[in-house]
Amino acid sequence: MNTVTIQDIAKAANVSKSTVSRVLNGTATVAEDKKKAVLEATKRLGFQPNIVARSLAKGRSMTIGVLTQLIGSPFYDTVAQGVIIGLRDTGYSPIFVDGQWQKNSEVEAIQALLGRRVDGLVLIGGGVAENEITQLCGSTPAVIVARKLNSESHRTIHMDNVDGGYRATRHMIEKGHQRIAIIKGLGHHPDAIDRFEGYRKAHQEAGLDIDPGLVLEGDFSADSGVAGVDKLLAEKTLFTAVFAANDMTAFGARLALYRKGIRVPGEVSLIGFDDQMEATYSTPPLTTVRQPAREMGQQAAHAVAALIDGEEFESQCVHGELVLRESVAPPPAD
Amino acid sequence: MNTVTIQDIAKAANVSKSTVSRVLNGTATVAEDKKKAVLEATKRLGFQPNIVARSLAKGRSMTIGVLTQLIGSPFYDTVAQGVIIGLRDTGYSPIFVDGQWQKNSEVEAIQALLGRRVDGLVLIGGGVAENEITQLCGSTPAVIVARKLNSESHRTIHMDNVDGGYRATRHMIEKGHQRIAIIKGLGHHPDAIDRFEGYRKAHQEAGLDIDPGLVLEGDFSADSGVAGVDKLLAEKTLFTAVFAANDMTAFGARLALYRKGIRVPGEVSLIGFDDQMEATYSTPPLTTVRQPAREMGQQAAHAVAALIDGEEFESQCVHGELVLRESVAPPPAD
DNA sequence: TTGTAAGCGTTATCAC
DNA sequence: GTGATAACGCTTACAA
Repeated sequence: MNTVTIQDIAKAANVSKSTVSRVLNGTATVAEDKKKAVLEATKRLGFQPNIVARSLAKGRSMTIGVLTQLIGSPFYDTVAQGVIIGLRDTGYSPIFVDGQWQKNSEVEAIQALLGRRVDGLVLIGGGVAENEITQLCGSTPAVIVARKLNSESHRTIHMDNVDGGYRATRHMIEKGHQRIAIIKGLGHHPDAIDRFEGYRKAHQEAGLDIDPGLVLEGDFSADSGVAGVDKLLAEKTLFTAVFAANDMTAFGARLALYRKGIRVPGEVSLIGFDDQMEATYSTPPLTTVRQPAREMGQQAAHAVAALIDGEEFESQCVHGELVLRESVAPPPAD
Repeated sequence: MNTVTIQDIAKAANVSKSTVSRVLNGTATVAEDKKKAVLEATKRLGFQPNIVARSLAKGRSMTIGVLTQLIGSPFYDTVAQGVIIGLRDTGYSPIFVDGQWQKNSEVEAIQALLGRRVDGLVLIGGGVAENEITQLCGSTPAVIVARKLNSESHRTIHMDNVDGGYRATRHMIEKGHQRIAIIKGLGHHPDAIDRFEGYRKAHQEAGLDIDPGLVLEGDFSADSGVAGVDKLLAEKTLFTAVFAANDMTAFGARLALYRKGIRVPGEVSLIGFDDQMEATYSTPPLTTVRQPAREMGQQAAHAVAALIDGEEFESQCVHGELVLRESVAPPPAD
C-alpha cells in the first residue's frame, strides 16, 4: 500500500527530510519554491504521514482512550457517542476498550490504553477505586464521566442522581400520588442507590411513609420492570404510580401493565429515568428525568482536550431535567 | 508517568535490550535465570511496553480502524458494539472515526485511519464508491458491513433487505391484509430501496396491486412514522396494516395511531424492521424483521482478524428473521 | 532558511 | 543463547 515516506518526497522535491517535515507541519518558514515542490510531491506521490512514527517521535499519539463498560445500555452508549462527537475537529481520535463492569478487566483495559500511549483518558462509569485510577493514570489527563467520586481526586462529569430521583418522585407526589412504587436499579450501583435516596427524600419531605411493599428490586433491565409490576400485582399491593430506575425498566413496567389491561396514566402513572430516544415514542410518551448523556460525553471530550493543552477544567455536576410527557396524571378518583 | 523502557529493565536485569525483548515476546529461548531476572525487573519497575514503538518497529499497530456513520441509529450502533465485542481477545483494539454519511468526510476518515497504520478496516455502512475504497485501502484488509456492494471487489457482511421486506409484507398478506401501507426509509438509501422492492415483490407474487396512496416517504426516523400515519389518515386512505422501514419508524407510526385511538393490532397491524431492543417492550410488542446487527459486527471483527492472519473469508449475505410478536393480526372483519 | 544527525522505544538481523 | 547494531518514519536540536 501507501508506503511512501517523508524520505521519498524529500528526494522527489530535492530537499531534506527536515524541510519536508517543516512544511508539512508549518513548524518553520521555508522558501516558497521549496514549499511548493514539497506540496506538489506530497500530492503526486499520495503521501500519508505515518501517525505511528510521528507519535513515537513527538511523544504524543493524538488519540484519546475511552473506557466503556459496554453493557449495551442506551445511556452509556449515548455517552460514548457524545465523546466521539466531542472529539471531532480536535485532532484526537478515540480508541475504545471495555471493562465489562468488572474491576480487573477494567484495570487491564486502562493499562492497554496507557500502553498505547494515549494522550488522555475518558472513563465512562466503572468501579475501580479512585486511588487506583490515580496511580494507573499517572500524569495522563483523565476525566471520569457518569460516575460520582467520593473525593476530588479526579475531574468528573456526573449527574446528581439523588436530585433526579427526588424530582421524579416529587412530581408524582404533587400530582396527588401517595402510593408510589419504585423499581430500583442494580443493588450496589451508586446511581441506583442515589435515585432511591431521592425517592426517600421526597417522601420524607412530604411527610409520607414508604411502604416496604412498594420497593422492588431491579437491575435497570426491561425485564426487571416487568417482574416488578408483576410482583406488585401478585401481592395485591395497592399503588397508583411507578417510578422506574430507568427508561428500559419503565418500558418493561408499562408492558406488564398493558398485559393486565391497566391503563397508563389512567389507572397507574409511570415515570422513567434517562430520556432515551424511544421514551418520546412509547405509548403513552414517557414522562422521565432526562440525563444529558450525549452532552456529558461531549463535555468530557472537550475536557480531556483542554487538560492535555494544559488548560484547567472543573468537575461538573449536572442536574437532570424533568421531561413532562403523558405517562403521569393524578391518581384515579375512586 | 510510566516512562520505564525496555532499556531500563535491560540494565536492571543485566542483559541486553534484545534479550529483554526476547523474553517479553517469547520470540526465542533464553536462559532460565536471565528470563527470571527480566521478568522480575519488569514487574518491579512496572514496565508497560510502548505499543507505539512496537508498532513502528513491527509495522503492525494491533489496531483495527472502524468507520461508523454515527447517526445515532440503534442499528448501526449495535453493529459497532458487535465489532467491539468481536475484537475482544483478538489482541486488536478498535479505533473509531465517523463519516457522518457524507462521502468526503468518509474518505477523510478512512485516510485518517490508514495514517494510523491500522492493520485492518471495518467499514459500517457508508457510500464511498467501491473502486475508491479499493484504491484507498490498498493492501490493508477491509470488510464492509451492512452495505450491499455491486461487485465482488470487497468482503462484505450484509443483509438481504429485499428478502426482509418481502417476508414482512408476505406475513401480513398471509394474515389477510390487502391494503398494506409502507413508510419507506431514506429515499436514496439502498436498504430502503431494497425493502421497498421486497414489499413490491410480495404484492406481485400475491397478485395484489399497490395503491400509490399507500406508499409514504420516510427517513428511518420515528417522526417520519408519525408523519406517514398522519398523512394516511388525513387523506382518508384505507389501510389495515403498516410496514415501517425500521423499528423507530414503527414506533412513530404506533404513536400516531395511539393518538387517534386506533387499536394495534385490532384495527391496524404494524410491522417493523431491525428488532431493536425496545421492540420487545413496546405496546403491543412489535412484530419485526430481525437484523442480526451485533452478530454482523462480531463476524466482521473476526473476518478482519482472519484476513490479517492471511486466512480467507467469504462475503456473507445473512437473512433477516421474522420475529412474531403481537402487532400483527388479521384485518378487522368489517 | 536549510541540512545533518540524534533521538523516540521496539523489533529484527547479524555475528559471535 | 546473547549482544551489538541497524532499521521503522518522523521530529527536532544543532549547525551551517
